Amino acid sequence: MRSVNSDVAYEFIRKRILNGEYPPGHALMTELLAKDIKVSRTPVRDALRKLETDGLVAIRAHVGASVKKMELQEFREMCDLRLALESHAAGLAAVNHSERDLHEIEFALEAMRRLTDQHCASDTEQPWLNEIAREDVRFHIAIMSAAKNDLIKKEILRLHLLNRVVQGPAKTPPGTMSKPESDARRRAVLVMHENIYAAIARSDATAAKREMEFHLQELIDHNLRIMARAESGVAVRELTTEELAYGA
Amino acid sequence: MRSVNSDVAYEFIRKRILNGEYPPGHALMTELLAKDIKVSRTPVRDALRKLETDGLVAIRAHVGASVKKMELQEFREMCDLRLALESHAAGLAAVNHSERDLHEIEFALEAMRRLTDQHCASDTEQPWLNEIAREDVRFHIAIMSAAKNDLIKKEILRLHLLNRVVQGPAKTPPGTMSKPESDARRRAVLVMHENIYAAIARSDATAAKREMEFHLQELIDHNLRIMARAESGVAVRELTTEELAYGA
DNA sequence: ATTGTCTTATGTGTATACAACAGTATTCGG
DNA sequence: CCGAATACTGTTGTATACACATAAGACAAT
Repeated sequence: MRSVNSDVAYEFIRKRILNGEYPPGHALMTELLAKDIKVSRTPVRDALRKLETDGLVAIRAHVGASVKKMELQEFREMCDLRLALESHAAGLAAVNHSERDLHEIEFALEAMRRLTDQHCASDTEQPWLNEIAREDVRFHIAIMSAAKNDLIKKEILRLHLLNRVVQGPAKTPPGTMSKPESDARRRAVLVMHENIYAAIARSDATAAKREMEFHLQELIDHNLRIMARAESGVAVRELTTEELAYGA
Repeated sequence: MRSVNSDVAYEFIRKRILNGEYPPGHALMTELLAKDIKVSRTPVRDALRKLETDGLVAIRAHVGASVKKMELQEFREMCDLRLALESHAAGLAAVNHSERDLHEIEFALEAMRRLTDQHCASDTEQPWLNEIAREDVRFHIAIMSAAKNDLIKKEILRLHLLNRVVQGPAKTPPGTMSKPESDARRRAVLVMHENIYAAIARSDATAAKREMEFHLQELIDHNLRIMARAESGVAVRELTTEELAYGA
């Protein structure tokens, strides 16, 4: 399959879910979507099926499709899955990386270092946050690519996106942390990234794995704390095209 | 979706792929399948899509579906993915297991021990092999269940099945190893299982993970050796219903 | 003989009409 | 006034007819 119309329907719906335009729980009715996309119901159904396997959509027979709403338990499991995969991949990256991969990782790290400095120096918070986040994912993706295992990489990218959707709405309500707190954490993240990079650069698989595990565990704990604190608050931001692509 | 007809089509095709009735590369034409299953093409297409996401079927636009044929490279990647997940799960099992889980694991281990003894004592090989294989997967599945992470469990079960399909046809051409060699390996596997069990029983996550990693690495190396040796040879066996279920 | 192009046929992708089901409102009996 | 059975509405699941892309085969030209 993977024909033109199925694809446009897929991209159409996917994009809106990732934007938060279709929030978790939102009903996705084939007829309505078909009218919006200007195709028939058939490719829409195909698209919904595919989105289901991406984990973005839940489908119940004779009831319909809706944007996936994740329970805390499932979120925990997903985090753990990501921890397992991404730390393993870090270990692989330490062994399998090429020079080019290493440069790519270093590049993302360097960009993040610069942005973090700018951010901590400045009083206002917002402007740099998105850019930091972008370099953050670039760093992680570069490592996945260096691991030279496309299956694992694909799976991790899937989980990254799922992560976005589930915590997109609950995204750090501004003012949850004080500026010094927030700055301290940013620097801590940077240090962890540097440790991971160092381990990979010296081809130390065990250390790379350990450092990545540590980093992600911290991240998960942080996220769970945030989620627990604020169960409400709806602040979504647009995703860049490159983030939406995820086939990079 | 997940309506009646889509499901019957899904099960129908899936079963035959897992049996080897539809060998890797075999073309799956919607019209033909629809006639066999006695439904229309629509649910057949749905089923094929789902099978594609299971990794059992490959679909190319305007060309059609066929049973997935795995390249060696991809097989390697899959093995590595399984290694990452299953060893992580073993670590989780060490921490999260209940008494009941432990009994279940021990039960499978004990059965395998008994069968291995019988097998090594006997001259003929065939009769016990299937039973040993069954208890082997029971052992592994019991550990996945004990890990208390359904997402990871589901993913691992998926990989197990994929494994079957890809190496089902290339399944150990009889007489590849001598009896003493084969017996020695069987005992070695048993020892590894016992080590894994022991580590889980004493809640030693690190050791459980390490032992599982070791076990799987050995298994992977063994399989790759077999696959390399015999690129031909078609010997398939029927799967039991419980193995086909995999939602256990 | 070989290569290139055209034709044709097979099977996919899409649209639409129809049937079946779930959830909800409504009516009837107590 | 309330509960349960029932009819209704809307949305899904299924079948089928049609449009279109791909691949294979025939034929001609070099």
